[in-house]
Amino acid sequence: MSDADVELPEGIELAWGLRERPGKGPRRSLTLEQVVAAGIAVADSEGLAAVSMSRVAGEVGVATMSLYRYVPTKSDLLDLMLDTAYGGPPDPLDPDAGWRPALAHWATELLARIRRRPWVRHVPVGGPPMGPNQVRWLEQGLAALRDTDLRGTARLSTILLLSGYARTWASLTLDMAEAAVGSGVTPDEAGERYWRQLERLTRTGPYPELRRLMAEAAQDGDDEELDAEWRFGLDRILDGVAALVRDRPGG
Amino acid sequence: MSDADVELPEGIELAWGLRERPGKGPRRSLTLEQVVAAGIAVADSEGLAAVSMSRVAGEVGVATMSLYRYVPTKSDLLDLMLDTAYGGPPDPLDPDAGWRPALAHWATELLARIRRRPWVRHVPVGGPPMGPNQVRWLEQGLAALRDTDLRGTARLSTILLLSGYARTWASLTLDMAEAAVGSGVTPDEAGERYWRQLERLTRTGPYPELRRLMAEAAQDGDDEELDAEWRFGLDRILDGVAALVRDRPGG
DNA sequence: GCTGTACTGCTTACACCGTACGCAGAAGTT
DNA sequence: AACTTCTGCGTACGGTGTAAGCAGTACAGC
Repeated sequence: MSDADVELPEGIELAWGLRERPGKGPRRSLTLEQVVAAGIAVADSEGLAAVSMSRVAGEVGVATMSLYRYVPTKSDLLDLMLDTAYGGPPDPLDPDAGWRPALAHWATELLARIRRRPWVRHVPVGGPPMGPNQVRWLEQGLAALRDTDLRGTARLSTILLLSGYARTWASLTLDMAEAAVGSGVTPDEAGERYWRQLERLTRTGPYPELRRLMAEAAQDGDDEELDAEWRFGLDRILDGVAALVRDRPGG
Repeated sequence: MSDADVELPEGIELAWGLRERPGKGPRRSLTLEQVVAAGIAVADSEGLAAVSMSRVAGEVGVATMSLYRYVPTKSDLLDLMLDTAYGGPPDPLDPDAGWRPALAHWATELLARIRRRPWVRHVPVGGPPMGPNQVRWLEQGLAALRDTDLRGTARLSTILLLSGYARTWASLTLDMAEAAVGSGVTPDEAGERYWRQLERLTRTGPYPELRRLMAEAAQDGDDEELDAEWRFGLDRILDGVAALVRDRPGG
């Protein structure tokens, strides 16, 4: 075997379309894309917990076990759902605009994708990112730093930092909103409710910083304020990168 | 009901020890702490997937359903396990040393805690963080910024940014290491293996940045290099915060 | 003391899950 | 036509979380 034959997990090969069908037996009645789309449809309308093999099979009109002709395992199906739910990265901005708007665009679009399909944050991650769309996102993020003098590992760390922030931020805001729903409060009150609960818990005990923060945060908490906080963290990352790029001019 | 009675999820009240036992019936044979510790023991030795109600019950010597006298639901048990697995935040550094070492210490210790119990990254999050230890971590992180002139929401975003980075970084490195294990390769080769797989996938297709990066990353990949990459991202965040603090001197 | 009550741990039962296995039939190859 | 390989599917198995009910225990009030 040449060095070209690196062992790849079966699910990854499926995602990249590397499993060629010999076309010997009867024609398949479905495509992998249809199965994945059905899973996404269930998750979209009823949440990730509703995604069971039998539920997806029913959605697509086959028996439960037939799905295993397309997907080796449920976990692989979820991985595929995740990758196509993110979709490809957005069109890059005008490269002449510089790395900073490009990265901000990239990260903000990532946040938007998670918000559009909130269940993606609940998909258990099974290994380092290797899906085709995830790799395309990575490529696109690295490309935003093309004209800087950052070393390769530095670029990678930056992208990782940004994606981690987007996922963390999306999780927190979505968790807060969903925790508020089901208690009969409007989504606007989601944050406020969380702060009130925290205030109740920290009433006794040494939490001076938290209590000061809560007094401040009580009055504001609408969507605009939330968005401003997101942008704050984003700008801190980009400021940090900017400081480094300035420190090593003319690579 | 006064405003003191904010509805709190039962699991949260349990975590904070707010459920007082009337002491009417027979003595309980267990404590909540024992149940949680048993769950952690199972997760430590056999992974989070091995944590089932019957398994934990067996570990502690009671019947499965007896656990439900201590915990309303498995999800609550996992939340409790998570909170005690993180443990309390580390002792703060000398406050005179400034906010930057304090935050670096805080984030690095958080990373170490996740590494010590790798299963914590697989616990499905159920709502915004409200466990006692998580709140203490938050308080400690905010305290590191006490002597800066940052606004409250800015401090919160900074802490969120740091914790998100620590969790993302821990997940990636642990995922890579675990993906390599089971294929008979040493942990040192974990990163290298990942890059080789990525190289195989991106061989055909427009991935110029990734291919450049992989050529660079192929030769280095030991633990020291990994740690340097972690510190890079951390320093970028802190640089960004520093830029902001400098921009608003003497609040 | 006695009685009522609230709590204990436990057993049973249920619905559902992911998936290993084997089978009949369909579509290619020889 | 014979063989091979793949298809979709039915059955079955071991496991899951947990709702409901049950006998026994410890305390409260009388």
